[in-house]
Amino acid sequence: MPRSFLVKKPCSHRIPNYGQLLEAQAGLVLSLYQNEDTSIPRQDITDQWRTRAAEMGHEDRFNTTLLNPLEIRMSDALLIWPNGFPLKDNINNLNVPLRNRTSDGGCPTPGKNPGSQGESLYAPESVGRLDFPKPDGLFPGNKVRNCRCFTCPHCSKSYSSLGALKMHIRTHTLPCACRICGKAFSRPWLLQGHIRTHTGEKPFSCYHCGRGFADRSNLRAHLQTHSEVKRYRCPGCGKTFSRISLLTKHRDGCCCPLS
DNA sequence: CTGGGGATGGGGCCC
DNA sequence: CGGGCCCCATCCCCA
Repeated sequence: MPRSFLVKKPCSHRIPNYGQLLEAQAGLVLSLYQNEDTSIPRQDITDQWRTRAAEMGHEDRFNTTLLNPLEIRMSDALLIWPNGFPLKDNINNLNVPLRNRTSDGGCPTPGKNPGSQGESLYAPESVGRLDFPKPDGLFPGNKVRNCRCFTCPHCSKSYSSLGALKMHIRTHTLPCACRICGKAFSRPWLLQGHIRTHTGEKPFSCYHCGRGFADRSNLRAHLQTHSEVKRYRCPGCGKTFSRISLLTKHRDGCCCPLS
């Protein structure tokens, strides 16, 4: 008999409107975002940005010297400058030295700069990346700019590679949506697991009892129930538990509290 | 209250 | 570099 909790309560807060999110976050970059899988020549960037700056009333502040003679994938630009490319006077107003780095060469946690006249720039990361990166991902002519620190504009988490940052940003944009219920996920395999909740598919079977599971992790947890000695042992009393959460509950109690 | 199953999130690794 | 997968963790809910 199916357990009633299979009819889960709606979790609307977990279903993002990522289209809206993208529009809100992308800002100036959005107008070029349709070219995300291509490289855009510098002149095209310059022209489009001049147009876009004019549309937003910033034409007099637009300075083409900020646009290096390099190309950049728009998807990368969106990650680095989610609120748009920094305009010249924004950069000047940031007033954060490039050498303002952590002792290990990393980048400090970004924040909104009070001197940026309300513009949503991410400092000091954006300051360290005023130049477009070369195709090899390195920044030209400045060792400080070679600093591998990519910070999520949504939550300020930092990663050592752009790939890792892109992976993380998917947890905000949730690009994989279920065709059946519309729920969105960060990765395709998460969506696959979710779809099994609709189809009832259970490809993972317990070799002890034959019970099927839709998720390998849940099968692994289930296998613990067949074991005499559970995986997680209380160092205080020696009692074992199938899950770390159960051990934690146990130690949170009066028996063997955490020291 | 405890134990267990379902569902999901997220970092890391491998190809 | 990106996709797929693994593993761990966590939350929710029910028996």
